[in-house]
Amino acid sequence: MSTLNYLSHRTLGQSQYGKLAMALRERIVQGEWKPGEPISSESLLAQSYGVALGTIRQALALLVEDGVLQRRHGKGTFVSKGMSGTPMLRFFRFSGFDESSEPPSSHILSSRLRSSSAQEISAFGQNSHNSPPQVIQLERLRSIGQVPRLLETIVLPLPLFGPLAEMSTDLWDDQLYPMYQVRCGVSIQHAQDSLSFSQLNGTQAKRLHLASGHPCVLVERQAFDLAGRCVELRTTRGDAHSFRYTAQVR
Amino acid sequence: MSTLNYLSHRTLGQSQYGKLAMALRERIVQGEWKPGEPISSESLLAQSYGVALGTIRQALALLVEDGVLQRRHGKGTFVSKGMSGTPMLRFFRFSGFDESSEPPSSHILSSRLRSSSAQEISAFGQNSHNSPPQVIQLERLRSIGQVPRLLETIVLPLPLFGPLAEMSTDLWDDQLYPMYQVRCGVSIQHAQDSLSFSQLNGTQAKRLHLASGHPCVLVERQAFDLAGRCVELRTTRGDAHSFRYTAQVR
DNA sequence: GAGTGGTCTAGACCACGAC
DNA sequence: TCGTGGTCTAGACCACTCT
Repeated sequence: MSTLNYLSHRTLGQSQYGKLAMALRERIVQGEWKPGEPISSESLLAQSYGVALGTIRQALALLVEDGVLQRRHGKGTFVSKGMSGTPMLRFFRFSGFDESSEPPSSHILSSRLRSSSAQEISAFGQNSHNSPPQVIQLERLRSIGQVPRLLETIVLPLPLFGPLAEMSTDLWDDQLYPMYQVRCGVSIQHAQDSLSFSQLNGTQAKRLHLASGHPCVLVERQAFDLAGRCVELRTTRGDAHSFRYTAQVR
Repeated sequence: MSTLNYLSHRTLGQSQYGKLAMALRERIVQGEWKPGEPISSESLLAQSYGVALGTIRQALALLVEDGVLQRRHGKGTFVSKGMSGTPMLRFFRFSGFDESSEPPSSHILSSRLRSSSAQEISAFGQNSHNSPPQVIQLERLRSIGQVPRLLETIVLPLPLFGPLAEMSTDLWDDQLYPMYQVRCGVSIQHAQDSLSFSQLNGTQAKRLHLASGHPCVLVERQAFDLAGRCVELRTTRGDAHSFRYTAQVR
């Protein structure tokens, strides 16, 4: 499975290129090279670390596989800008929407601050030594061509997302992940989505213009930044009849 | 995502290692090395093709990424045995079942021969020059601890699966893919599953001991052999409330 | 033309597995 | 001990991108 190597979490202290990959990853996480920027060239890196070109290339290959780096022939090796677009829609097929059509619009229904639940403290790795850790909780509705399609609950840890707590929700962008990057310096690198089946309660149904009890698909997402920290919890609900997902099995 | 390179379908005539990978893949498809067997060693291959070791290694890496080969340090490089186990269950979480418990049992409810639909002819690439191409269609129920859980419709093309057409369904194994290999020489290498939401009709509901109209998840699978041919179409239905699937997003 | 990553070579030595 | 794949070296030349 090309499933993932999270280098920092694995026993890659074995080989030289594994150690190099960890070292380079650390330099990226520390912000020495920012998302979208090129890192040093292979030859420079090889020289500065005192190893052969092929060894550096193996290290870079690991980071490319992890999605941290992207290589462009003739240009350089770049730090990935992270997830963008509207990846949540990959789970649904709504009539009147395809890849080429206008992107969905989004509307923040509510926003508030509250104390973290135990589960959130655990997921976010918040330290509760001093004061009880806080989170921002949002309700968000995403529409395609004026029709409400997805209802989301989003939880963001403080103080990391402090800049957003003070912003009027009218000013929030339609796309959250690029906004996280710009406002908070948080680059979402990957996510884990857990899908299950449920039914809409009365409030949820009203938001989506469906009947109470209508079948829905529930997507529970954990999103992670460059350093591998979980920095967003999100639950998304959409009409089960619009659900369509394709998976490659091997 | 490490999404897939199907070498034979891509423009890999460019590099030497791409061509080598195609050549090796062809030798495997032709049966020179069978699933589970080791291929020649790297050094032998490099020698016989007159290239450097590193070049052969790049070619092998492509085939490993495609799931055709598996490398074992100190032992050799082996032709993959293909998919096995019970991959369909990865979409469901049934109470009383986990990875370590007993595998599900299966029961063939019916089996018949019929002419291919236009869609099946297209999927299987059957040639209808001479006689109308035939398929085997099965209904199959999979149970966990005496409780029926999954209802499947399976379509297999003739003449490829001819040996199965003449077997009593009592003799069919619980695991189909290993049986395809043994009886028909067909090695299932990968599959594409398309998931959607539906509701059980009366007949289906009765089989699964659920109410008519009960929500279900529908899995439509196309399974492919070593040569990349589609050789099985399968639709699986299971209780939507037991549906649970986790996907990595990048 | 200069700089980047991509391909390829011809070696060396290491780590694992089987005998 | 031997054969396997895994790591690493120190080069060469090619292909792409920008100026």
